[in-house]
Amino acid sequence: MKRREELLQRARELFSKKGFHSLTVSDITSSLGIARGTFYLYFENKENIYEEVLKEVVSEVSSRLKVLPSREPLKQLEENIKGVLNLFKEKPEIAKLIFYHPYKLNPKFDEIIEGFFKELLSLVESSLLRGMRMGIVRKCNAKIVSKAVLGAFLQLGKEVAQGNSFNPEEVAKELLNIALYGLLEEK
Amino acid sequence: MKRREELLQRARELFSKKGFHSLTVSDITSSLGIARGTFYLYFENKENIYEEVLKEVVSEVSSRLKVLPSREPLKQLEENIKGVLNLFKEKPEIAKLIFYHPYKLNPKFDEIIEGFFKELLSLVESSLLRGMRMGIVRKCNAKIVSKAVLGAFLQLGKEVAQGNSFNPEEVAKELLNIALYGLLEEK
Amino acid sequence: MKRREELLQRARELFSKKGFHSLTVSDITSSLGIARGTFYLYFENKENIYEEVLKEVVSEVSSRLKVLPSREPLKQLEENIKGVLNLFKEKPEIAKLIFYHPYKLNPKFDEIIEGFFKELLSLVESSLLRGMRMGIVRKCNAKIVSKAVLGAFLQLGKEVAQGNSFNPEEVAKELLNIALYGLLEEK
Amino acid sequence: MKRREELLQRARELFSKKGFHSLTVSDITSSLGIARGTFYLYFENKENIYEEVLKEVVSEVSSRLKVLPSREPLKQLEENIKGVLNLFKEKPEIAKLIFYHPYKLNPKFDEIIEGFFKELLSLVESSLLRGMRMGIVRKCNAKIVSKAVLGAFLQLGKEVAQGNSFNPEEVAKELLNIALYGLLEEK
DNA sequence: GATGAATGAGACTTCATTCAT
DNA sequence: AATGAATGAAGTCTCATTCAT
Repeated sequence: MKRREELLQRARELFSKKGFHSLTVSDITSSLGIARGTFYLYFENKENIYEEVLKEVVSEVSSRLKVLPSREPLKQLEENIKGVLNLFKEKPEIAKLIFYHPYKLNPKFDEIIEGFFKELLSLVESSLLRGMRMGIVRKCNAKIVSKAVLGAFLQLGKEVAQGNSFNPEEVAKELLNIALYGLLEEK
Repeated sequence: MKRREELLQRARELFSKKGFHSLTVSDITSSLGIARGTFYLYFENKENIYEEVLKEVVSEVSSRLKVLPSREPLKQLEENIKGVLNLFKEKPEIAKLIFYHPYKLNPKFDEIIEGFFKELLSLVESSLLRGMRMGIVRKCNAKIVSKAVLGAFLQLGKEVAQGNSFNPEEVAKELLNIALYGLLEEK
Repeated sequence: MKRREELLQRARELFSKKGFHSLTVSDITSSLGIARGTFYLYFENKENIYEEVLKEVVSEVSSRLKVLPSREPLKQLEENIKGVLNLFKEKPEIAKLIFYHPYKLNPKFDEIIEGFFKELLSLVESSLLRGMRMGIVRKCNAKIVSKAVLGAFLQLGKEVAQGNSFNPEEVAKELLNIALYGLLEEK
Repeated sequence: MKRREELLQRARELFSKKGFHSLTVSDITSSLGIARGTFYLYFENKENIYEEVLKEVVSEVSSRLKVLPSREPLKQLEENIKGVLNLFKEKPEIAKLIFYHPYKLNPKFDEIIEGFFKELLSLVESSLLRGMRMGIVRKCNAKIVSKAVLGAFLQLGKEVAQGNSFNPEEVAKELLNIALYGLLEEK
C-alpha cells in the first residue's frame, strides 16, 4: 500500500497548490512518474481522493486539539490556539486546503470542512460557557462571541500559513489579549 | 443594455448559488429563456462575466464603507461594521460570492477578492493606529490585531449572510464589546 | 442601388485581403458603417456576394482580352499578355482573388475560376494552332504547350500583382522571348 | 505510433479532397472509426495536423529534387522536372495540397508553401545563371525567366496530378523544348 | 430601406474514466 | 499491479442568418 500513500501525499501537495479543478489526475500521476490508469487502482475517482485528502487534513488538525480538565477553560483555549497555529506553520498545505476549499462542488466536501469548523466552534463555545459558569467570563451571547473568536483565530491561521513572518507564539498571545482584555487603554 | 443587466444579475444569483465551476453558460441563458449565443453578445466568456460580478459585488460593499472624521476611530469602526453586516443580510449573495470564491482559477479573480480584504484591513488598521495615537487604544501589534478583528468580523458576516437569525445590530454590539472590553469578568 | 455597389466593392477589397473564411459579414458592414442586417437586403448570403465578386473580377479580365484578326496570332498573344498584366498591376486585388481562391468550398466558385482559366487557355491554344497552321509555329503538342505558356504567364501575373517591382512591359517581353526563341544561346 | 501515422495519412487524403475548411476533425476520426478525443491525443488541433501534413508533403517533394554536378545545369533541370512530375502522378494528393492551399488562414501555412516555391525557384534560377555563365543560355532577366519556367512547370504539374492523361515524360520533353528552343519554326 | 438583438447549428477541446494487454 | 490508448460527455465559442421594430 505504499503506492496509495504516495498518491495521497502528492495529491495533498498538488491540490493545495493548484486547487481542485485546476489539478488533473494526470498532474498527480505524471508527477509521480506513473501511468494514469494506476491512479484508478487505488482511488475510484478524482473526487474520491480529494475527499480523502480533506478528511486526513481535517483529522490531522483535530488530533492536535486537546481537551483539558474543565478547570482551565482559558488555558485550554490558549494551548489549542498555539497548537493549531504551529501546525499551520509547519504544514501550510493543510491550512490552504481548509481555507481555500471550493464550495458547492460536492456536498460531501463541504460537510467535511464545515464539520471541522463546527468542531472548532463548539470547542470555543464550550470553553466560553464553562468560563461563564465559573464566573471568569462575563455574560455575553456565546453563539456570537464564539464565532467572533473563531473568525479571529482562522484569519490569523491563514496568515501564519502564508508564512508572512507571523510568529505563532506572538499571534496567540495577541489574540488572547484582545479576547480577554479587549483593546481599550486601561484607566 | 437591459439584457446585459439581466445577465449580470442572473449570473450573480447563480454563481452565488452554484459556484463558478458548477455553473455553465447554458444555465445562465436557459434560466433567462434566451439562446446561448446571446450571452456572447454581451460577455466574452464565462470568466469575463464572473470577473464583472465580483467587481460589482466588491464595489457595492466598498461603497457602504464610510470614513468618518478622524476624531472618532471607534465610532467609524462601529458604523462600518453595522453597515456591511446589514448589506450582507439584505443581499446574502454578495457575502457568498466573496466568502466562497474559488481561489487559484484565475489570478485576476483572486486579486479582486484579496484587494477587497486589504481594503477592509487597512481601514481597521488605521482606526487602531489612530486610536493608539490618541491614547484610547492600548499598545498592541496592529498588524496582528487588525487581522484578528477583521477575521472576527468576516466570520460573523458569513453567519449573518446565512440568515442564521443573527441580528446585525446585536452582532455588531457583541463584536465591539469583545474588541473593546474583552471577555473577562470585570473585577 | 448605390448601397449594393458599395457592398460589392468593399467585399472585393476585403475578400482579397483576408480570404473567404477569415472575412465575416460583420467585417464588411462595419467597415461601411452600416448594420449587419442591411447586408441581407442586398445579398442572400455570404457565398452569394463572394460568387458575384468572383464573376465580376473574372469578367473584368475577360473584357480586356482581344481577339485580333487571325493573321496575327502572336501579336494577339502579346497584346493580351500586356493587357492583363497591366490590369493586374492596376488592380492587384483582382489577381489575388483569382490566384488565392480557396477551392472545394462550393463547386460554383471553382467553376468560375476554372472557367476563366479555360478561357485563357483556349485563347493561347487557338493562337498556337493557328500559328502552326500558318507555319510560324513549330509542331508541338498544343495541349501541353498551351498550358505551359499559360502557367508561365499566370506565375508572372502573380508577381506583378504583388507589386514586386515587375514591370508589365518587360515581363511581357521576356515571356514572349522565351516562348518564341527559347533560352539557348544562338549558335 | 501507428495511430499517429494513420491520422496523418488520412488527414492528408481528406484535406486534399475536401480542403482545410470543409474538413472537420470529426470527419478524420469517424473515417477511421475512432473517437474524436483520440485525435487530440496525437495532435493539438486541426491547424496543427494540417501544418504537419503540409510539411511532410513539401519535404516529400523536396527530397526528390537532385542537385547534379554544376556542369550540367540543363540536365539537372530535366531530371528534376521529370522526378517531380512523376511524384505528382503517383501521389496526386501532394500536388493538390500544394496547389490548392487556402492562403491567409495562418501565416505559418503560407510560409511553408511559399518556402517550397522559393526553393524550386532558386533551383531554376541558379541553373539559369550557371547556364548563362557557361555560355549555354542566352542573356535574359533571370528573375523573370525563372518565374516563367517555374510557372510553366507548376501548371503542368497540376494537370499531371489531375490525371488528365498527361504523361510526365512527354510533358517534360515539351516543357524543355519550349524552354530551350522556343516555339518558332526554325528557318 | 435600415437596424441590431437574437438565434442556434456547428465546430472545437478537455479530461475523467475505462479496459484490453 | 501497471500501463496508456481510447473513449465520449460536457462545455466553450463563433458567426451566418433571421426578424420584429
